[in-house]
Amino acid sequence: MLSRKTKYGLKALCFLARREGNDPVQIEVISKAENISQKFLESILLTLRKAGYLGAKKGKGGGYYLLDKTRKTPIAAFYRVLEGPIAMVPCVSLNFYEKCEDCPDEDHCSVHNLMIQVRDNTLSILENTSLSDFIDNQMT
Amino acid sequence: MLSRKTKYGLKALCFLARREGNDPVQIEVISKAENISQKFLESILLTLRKAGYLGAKKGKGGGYYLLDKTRKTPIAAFYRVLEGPIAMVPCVSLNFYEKCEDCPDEDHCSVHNLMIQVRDNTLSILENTSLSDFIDNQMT
DNA sequence: TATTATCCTATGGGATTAGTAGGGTTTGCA
DNA sequence: TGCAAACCCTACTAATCCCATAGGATAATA
Repeated sequence: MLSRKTKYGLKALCFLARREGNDPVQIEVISKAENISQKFLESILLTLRKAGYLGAKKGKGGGYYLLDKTRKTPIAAFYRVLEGPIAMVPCVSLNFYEKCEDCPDEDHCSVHNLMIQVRDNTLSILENTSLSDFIDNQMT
Repeated sequence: MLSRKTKYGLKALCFLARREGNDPVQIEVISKAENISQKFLESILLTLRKAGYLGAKKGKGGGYYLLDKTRKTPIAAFYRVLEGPIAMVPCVSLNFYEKCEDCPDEDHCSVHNLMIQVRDNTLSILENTSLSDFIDNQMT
């Protein structure tokens, strides 16, 4: 299940992407528009800034704004930063791989092989949907 | 991420499905073959029995065995019993639907619409892979 | 300098996970 | 009948994660 953190993060990115122009937007504005706890959102936006997807401006007239590349960034990237691995099992994760202790041979593990299929299908969506695609999505 | 419970449950089902015949198998045998804590596995198999996928025989020579229909049952069914919803967000779950408090309009929510796609893709795999298919899987 | 807004660390309650403990109950067999 | 094998069931716990809040530090603007 998607954590609230990820869900809120994606909603905030959406909110920024839907705006005309790219002026900084205060946390409070986003949190009220999207019904998100302000303090919690604060930490989420901070994470996204550190990951290089958002810029921030302090002081009066400050706030968060999208960086240029962010609109073209696939949802998969945000997902990995906010939620972690996309794979359902560490042994099929591309970016967070870990071997299972209980499993002597991955190639012959049914769970492993099925979860590779699930991962590839999910990835095909999350990697091929950019933030721009994502906001168009809302009208379909 | 898949819980150990689900992973162990699927492995145990696999183990039973790969056997010739359908004699009861003791928990201990499965737990040793698959490197699973015996007591934990015990509770998992109990869940699967109550859900109607396994039979059990008590006393000497007893153990767990597959019911007839179980080989034809899709992995999605086991998943729902062991792990819960397949959807990543309750608002796109078919079997465990819940409305989001923060979201005024699902149809115009980007997250909602994206997660429907992910759900449909995942479902297409989990619903179309039966336990029989699943064990063949290991050799591909 | 005063105000505004992000930055950052720490903390805490609640839920979930992955077991563990310790019996109880039923069955088969000698 | 009696014993041991094997499942049945409840309760508990340690660890971890999630969601959120608090409060001050820092930086930018006017």
